[in-house]
Formats: sequence, structure tokens, C-alpha cells
Amino acid sequence: MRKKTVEEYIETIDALERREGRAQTGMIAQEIAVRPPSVTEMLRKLEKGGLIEYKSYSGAILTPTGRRMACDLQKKHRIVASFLEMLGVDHDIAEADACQIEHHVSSETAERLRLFVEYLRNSPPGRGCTEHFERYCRERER
Amino acid sequence: MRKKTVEEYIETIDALERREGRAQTGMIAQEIAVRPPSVTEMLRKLEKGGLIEYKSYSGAILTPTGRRMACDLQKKHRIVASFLEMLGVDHDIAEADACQIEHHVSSETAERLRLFVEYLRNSPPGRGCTEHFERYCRERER
DNA sequence: GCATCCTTTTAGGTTTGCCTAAATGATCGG
DNA sequence: CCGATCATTTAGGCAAACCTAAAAGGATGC
Repeated sequence: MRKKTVEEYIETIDALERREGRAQTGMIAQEIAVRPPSVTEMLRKLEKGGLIEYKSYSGAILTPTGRRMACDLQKKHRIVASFLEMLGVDHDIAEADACQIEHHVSSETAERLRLFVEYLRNSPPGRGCTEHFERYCRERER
Repeated sequence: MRKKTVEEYIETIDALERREGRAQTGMIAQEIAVRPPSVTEMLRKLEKGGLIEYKSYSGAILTPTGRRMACDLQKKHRIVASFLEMLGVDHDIAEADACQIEHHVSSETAERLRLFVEYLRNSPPGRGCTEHFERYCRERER
């Protein structure tokens, strides 16, 4: 598989902290399909970058900075995934795409998209842009 | 800067072929801000992958496969960039984001987004979703 | 308290894309 | 045709993220 980025490690640690209460080397390794030694190495790097606290043999804990990064990514993920699903993209594909795109969308764009999703959600049922769009798609198919 | 991907090389070669008539090592190097030896190396790799034709000292020529990849990327780029601009994202940011996202959007999603952009463009002036959205944004700001 | 077992780290190696410096190929004026 | 010049390639290295195998740390049962 592809090389894992700092952001992927941070997301994984965040997920594990929430789900399991802590993020240990082996758990992280399993989660991102990498061997434990690679995780150890990366954890040191993340610590130097101020994203986690790390001591040998005691797992990783996100710092406030790290946590902020994780939240930001999760937020972007949700925005992108929601939008794609509203557009009619298949759930699994929307999720997979969002996993990638969350790492490449600027905050400005994400905020704008968030507003757009909110707007779509708030439009009255049967009158909203998504309904019109679906109709448009169906008609176009003839 | 970040490491250049196969796709970035292919896009650059395509652009140079169109703009300058050919894509030589030095031109490619300049374009993607990398030294010529790195380009030589990558060109060999691209050739092995069947994306370009390459002989020492004679530049690169996209194969049909390579050209298809370039077109696909360009199409995705345009779709994403148009959409973001329609959403009100600043032009430069939309472009920059599209440059990244084009490499991570699935064809399914891109096609769906293309339809959506088409739908937005075809909605009657003053009645379209984008106008409603803009109004929504303005109102929300109070 | 210690032996065992499991997890983690250390040590050493691979791959990939990039680099610089040096060598080679191509082209062009005379 | 020959040499100068410029572009390209070769040679040799570096860094990052990964790997395997072996060593070391920590926890648990007796």
C-alpha cells in the first residue's frame, strides 16, 4: 500500500484513543497495516513535531496541537463525505474519496462546502436543489 | 517541495507537448521544479509503465495510455475547479485545491460532480441553486 | 522473585524520488 | 569537419518510510 502520512497516523491515534482509550504501537500498526517498528519510528517523529507525547513502551497521546489536527481532518472528512452522498455518489465510494480528499482540501474550501451542505439540508423537502438535480439526472438519461 | 507523482509528470509532459510541441528533459525539470537527472530517471520508469515513449536524448512522447491519463486528470481538474468556483471559493484557492483533488477523486465521483456542475449551469438565471445559496450565505451572516 | 510470554524497540536493509558532480551526446558556427 | 557550448545522462549519495530478525522491556502466573 501507499506510504502513510503524518496526518494518517494522527487520525489513527485519535480514533484509537476514542475507541480503545489508548493508542499503543501495536494497535496503530494493525490499524494502518504497517509493522510495529515503522510505527515506533514515526511516533518519534510525531513527538518531535509536537503532535503527540510519547515515551518508549507507553503508547502515544495527542497533544492539543495533535488533537486539533485530528478534529480538523475529521470535520473535513464529514463535510466532503456528506456532500458526495447528497450528490448521489455511492456510500462506499463517497467514504473512500473523502478519506483522500480530506488531506487535500484547504480550510477555505472546506468551510464553503460546509455552508453549502448546510444550505442543501435546510432547503424545503421536495423543493431543494438536490431533488431538482435528481430529476435533472433522470431526465438526462433518456 | 513534495515528491512528484507519476501523474504529475504525465500532466506536465502533456502540457509541454501541447504548448511547446515537445517535452524534453530540461523543460520538464523546470516545469516541476526538479533537477534534470531526476527527470531522466522518472522518464525511464514512465516508459516501463507504458505511459510514454522515451529514447535517450530525445524527450518524451505520451503513448495513448499516457494521453488518456492526462486527459482524465485534466477533466477532473476542470470539473473540481469549476464546481469550487461556482460555490464561491476564491479562484486561486479553487485552482490550488483542484490540483490536489484531481489526483484523489474517483471517476464515479467526478462524473457525478460533472453532472452537478452541468445542472447548476443550466438552471435559469436568478432561479438557480447557486443564487439561492449566495442569498443563504448573505442572510446567515447577520 | 523469577521465568515466561507478549509487546516494543534496536539494528540493519530495501526502495523511491531527489540531489550534485562528472562524463557524454548533440548541435551549430566557422 | 571540428571544436565549443549546451543539454542530457551516468555515477554515487541522501532521506524517508517501510521491512525482517534479533534484543530488550514489562506484565503475569506460580
